[in-house]
Amino acid sequence: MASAGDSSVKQNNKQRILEATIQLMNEQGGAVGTSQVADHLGISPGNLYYHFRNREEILRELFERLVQELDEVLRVEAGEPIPVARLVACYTGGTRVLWRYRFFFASAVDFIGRDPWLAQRYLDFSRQSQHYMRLIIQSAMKESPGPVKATARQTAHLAEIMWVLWVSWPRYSELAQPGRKLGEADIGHGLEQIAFVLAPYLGEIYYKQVLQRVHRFVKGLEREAQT
Amino acid sequence: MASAGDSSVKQNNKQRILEATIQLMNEQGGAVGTSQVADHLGISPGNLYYHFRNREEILRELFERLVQELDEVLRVEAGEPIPVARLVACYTGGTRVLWRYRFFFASAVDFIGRDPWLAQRYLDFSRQSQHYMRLIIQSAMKESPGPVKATARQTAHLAEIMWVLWVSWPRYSELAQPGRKLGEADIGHGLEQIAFVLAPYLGEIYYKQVLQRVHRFVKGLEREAQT
DNA sequence: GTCTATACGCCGATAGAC
DNA sequence: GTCTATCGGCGTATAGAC
Repeated sequence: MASAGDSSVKQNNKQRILEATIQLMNEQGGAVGTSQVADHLGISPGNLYYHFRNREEILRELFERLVQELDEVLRVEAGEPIPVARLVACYTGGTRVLWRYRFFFASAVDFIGRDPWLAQRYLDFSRQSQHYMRLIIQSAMKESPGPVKATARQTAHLAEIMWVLWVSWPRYSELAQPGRKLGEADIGHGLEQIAFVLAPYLGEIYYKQVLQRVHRFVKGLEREAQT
Repeated sequence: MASAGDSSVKQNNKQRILEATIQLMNEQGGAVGTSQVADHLGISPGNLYYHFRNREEILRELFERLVQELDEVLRVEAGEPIPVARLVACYTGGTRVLWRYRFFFASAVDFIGRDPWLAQRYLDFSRQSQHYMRLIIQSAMKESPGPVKATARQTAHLAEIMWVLWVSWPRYSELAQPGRKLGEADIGHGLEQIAFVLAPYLGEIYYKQVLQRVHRFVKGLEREAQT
């Protein structure tokens, strides 16, 4: 325990730098610099540059985290049956991740414009996520066909639309509520809106169930926030 | 004509600065600076600062243009009947404007975070636009009720969803097609996707008509591009 | 691992000549 | 209206002591 404890303490600043970057960029936008991060943590610029070669490397590492965390939540196999509970778990879990890294989507154009490597990785990420979403939507519609039937092509459209909404909603919420601190209510509203796109393709009962579980998730967030 | 000609020539650089800013920010992102704009035009920094007090003022002026141009296209009266042609005109015309000023939405968080005045104006703008969209959607659905019926509340949801998609799509297209030059095909695809959200609430014939006209609009863009 | 000190460059902005 | 010259500030990144 002594050696494990030691090494984790030693590497502590690296994690703190990553966390601080997330926090500051979520609050102030993607233009936050290395000096601001260092200042905020009360460490020296030199210290920060001991842990990371440059600013780009911080962003890349944060992006890899985002990718992995979302993949863990969204990963489904083709043909795998997806009950309501699972559908909503993907959905709310994904929202958690996208909310946590919302700064990234807000500044994606800037980040990607300066780092071709990131551009390619982001593209793969976007495609993979939409692939999962198609599978999930397909399964949900099979389980409960709604008043409107969807072809495979339309399923692809739905997945793309929902993906764009999903990653855009945090930023939109921030702009729609300037100054105010954002929280559970906004997340919940976004979740409902995105689910609404799917509504005509799901049965009414199924859709109600989804909304109910989403609502329960939002309540859970509130409880967490009070802790 | 001489005096009018003179003054317009004198003020030419001001317009050129605004146009260059739009172009550069669309190409390189919202972080483009005053010096880059001046360089690109082959004029001096001092010249630029003769026409604008500071960088902020350029952005404000561009924003006001955006607001006005979109308002001209989208303005409808409550209760005004809206035939398909008009619906599609709002829609394609709006897309033109949003595409032209796409840099603004891509960097809205940054811009707004540094300029409270802009934050408030953007909020008004967003609300007003969604208001128009509600009226338009309502009218369209009245004219041709689809397989799913929408309540007033749902109409508001639809308007918000479509607004978010509308302003987010240009940026999404850019990220989805890195490097490639974007054009009519991408605009057309976005238009179809956003219309798709509305599909269940419109009659099939009406929806087909919309798609047809959208398609015609895209063809028109291609013809323009060749000129 | 962490610090201090420092170099370099870019951008926003102003002063003053033409 | 336009230019040249210049200042100050901030952000990235490195060198070298502790």
